[in-house]
Amino acid sequence: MRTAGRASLSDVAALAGVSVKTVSNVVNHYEHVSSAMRERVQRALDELDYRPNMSARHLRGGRSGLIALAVPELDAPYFAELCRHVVRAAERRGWTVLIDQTDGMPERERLVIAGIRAHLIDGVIFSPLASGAPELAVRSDSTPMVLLGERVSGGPIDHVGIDNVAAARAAVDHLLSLGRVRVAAIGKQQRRTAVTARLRARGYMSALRGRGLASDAALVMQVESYHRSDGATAMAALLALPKPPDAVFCFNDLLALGALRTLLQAGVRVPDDVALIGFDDIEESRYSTPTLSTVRPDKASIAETAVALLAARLDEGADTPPRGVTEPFELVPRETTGQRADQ
Amino acid sequence: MRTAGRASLSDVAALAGVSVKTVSNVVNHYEHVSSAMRERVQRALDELDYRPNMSARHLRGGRSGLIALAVPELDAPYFAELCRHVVRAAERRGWTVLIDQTDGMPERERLVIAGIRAHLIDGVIFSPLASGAPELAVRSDSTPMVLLGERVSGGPIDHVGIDNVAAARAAVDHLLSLGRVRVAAIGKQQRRTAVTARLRARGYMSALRGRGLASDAALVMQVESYHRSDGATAMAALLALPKPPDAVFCFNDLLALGALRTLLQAGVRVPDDVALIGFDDIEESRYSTPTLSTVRPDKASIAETAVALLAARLDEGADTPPRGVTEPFELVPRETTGQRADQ
DNA sequence: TTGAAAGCGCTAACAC
DNA sequence: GTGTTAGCGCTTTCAA
Repeated sequence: MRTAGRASLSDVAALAGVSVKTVSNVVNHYEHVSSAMRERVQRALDELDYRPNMSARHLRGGRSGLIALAVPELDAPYFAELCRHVVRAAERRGWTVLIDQTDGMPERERLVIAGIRAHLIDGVIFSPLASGAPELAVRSDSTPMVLLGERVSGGPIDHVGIDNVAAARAAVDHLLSLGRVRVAAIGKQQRRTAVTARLRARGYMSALRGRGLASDAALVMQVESYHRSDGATAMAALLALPKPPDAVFCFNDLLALGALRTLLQAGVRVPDDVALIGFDDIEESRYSTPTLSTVRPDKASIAETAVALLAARLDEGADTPPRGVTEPFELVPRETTGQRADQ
Repeated sequence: MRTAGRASLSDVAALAGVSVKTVSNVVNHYEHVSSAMRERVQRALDELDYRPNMSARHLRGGRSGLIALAVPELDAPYFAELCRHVVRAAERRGWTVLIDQTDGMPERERLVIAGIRAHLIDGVIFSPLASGAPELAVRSDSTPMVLLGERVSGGPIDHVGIDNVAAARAAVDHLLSLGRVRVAAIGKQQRRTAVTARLRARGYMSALRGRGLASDAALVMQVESYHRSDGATAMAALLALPKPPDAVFCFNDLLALGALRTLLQAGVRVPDDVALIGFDDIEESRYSTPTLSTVRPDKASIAETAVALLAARLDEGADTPPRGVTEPFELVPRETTGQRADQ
């Protein structure tokens, strides 16, 4: 066999003794080709191991078949799991996913918004951390974008997310339903752009209010980021309080798993002394001891919807108004809130 | 501002009143351009918000600036962490990473080997699960490939890995040094292509032999895959043995964390009754209770080397002999083997 | 039903 | 130092 994958349409055409157009017709399954001709061309295609040159196709046709997934960190389990689903969903539509890792850095996110990959990707699915409405509103690049998370008023940007207030309220209400009265929260953020944190904090407050409980500012812990280490540190601070909490709502599972480590190491019994609930339902939460109660957003749906929105936007252009989809969530009680059965 | 990112070189040239070549020179930082001209062109570039068309560039120059990372699962923490490093390493060389997720399925891996992305990517970093030497040897596609894992004799394929036998031996010897005498292993695989599993099993045997211990086939557990659930199931079987082990070496951290869950749930004390060690040093292992002892391959080095090998191969072509790089590993003792201090 | 030719945006070779 | 032109591989008119 010759050097594989290096043959062009005209090479194939030459071998088959036909025109380039005819080969192209066969490759693209154009209907009006005689079966004799189709067979003859196919033989030549096989012999030369022809593969279409995607760049040429893109240059001509305008679509690359590539979409970007721009997330803070690929190795944060939530994003890793989401990425898996996005890759699969994209695949079903013939798209390939390339990765932009922002680390939540403003400058990196700015590049994503500015369309650093214009002319390479057909669209981008973006999970911002350091960017909010102002940054997104001034976007001049016209590459279709789907936002993961909260709606950004202004720009014509589609988005998909969940009802964070309701989900957080459900989590905290679950803790309260166990009879806990000093419920702490870990995950508050200072940054203007931390919309999700703000909504979850609001859900937390709302649940307390719903049961007629006063909120205690000392029980609301601020964190730098959403890693296990942040949760561990915040939990240590809570334990050092004159009156420590009897339950903790963490704004994601990673924070909760870090908090759990601190609790167990300090000899605190979970859930007997302190109940715990997280957010995201990453796989890891099913295997900690005790297993972690959490809130489960439907990641597969989120991914599928994001890709679908991109596809729709690509078909319709920028004229139709921006769409927003709210995906469902589910409360998942496990051992850290006293559940017995495995899940 | 006009529709952003839609201007071509000739648009810019027209606006600036110069030739296409001159604009190209400025864009590509060609030296011999008068600074007056450079400034004039730059103004036009800015005004039209010019972005180079990557596909055109690729079509012309032959390189796409894209590499593929083909791994079984993005959401397995080891691969998620590795992917993070690969994206960063690629970025430093001006490459963008696209993801192929094989799920370890033979057919999907076959496509990767056959070069499903020929003419799109400059190279591919491939972590095979279901493919071995025979599958790789018949590879006809000429896209540079770097294999993650063991060497495949035959094909001119570069690879980067670690000394799995030595690493496994170190892990098991660590268990033996604690005075354990019935050391089990979880992670053996039936599949012909499971080279890594075979090497780790060999290291396990070698460590036993090194201390003059006989191996017990009943203590070597086979698993379907390397997830937490497999580890949990295998551990349950080990506990059901007439003479359960007093230590367990798991072929990766996920298996170990699943095993840990089973042990703790069964009321077995870790490490007092059963010591445990894993492999990979995923972040999660630092936060389980007790924290998980493990073997740490240098993922950042592995990623950097893989990308560097790709770059070198791209420069040299297929003529130079295939290279293999063995990256270092490190034993990381933690609480599951009686370590006190935090790590 | 098949062929010829133009052109997508870019770079490299060559001219001025 | 700057301009002209050919051509990368493909699809899309338009002709035959």
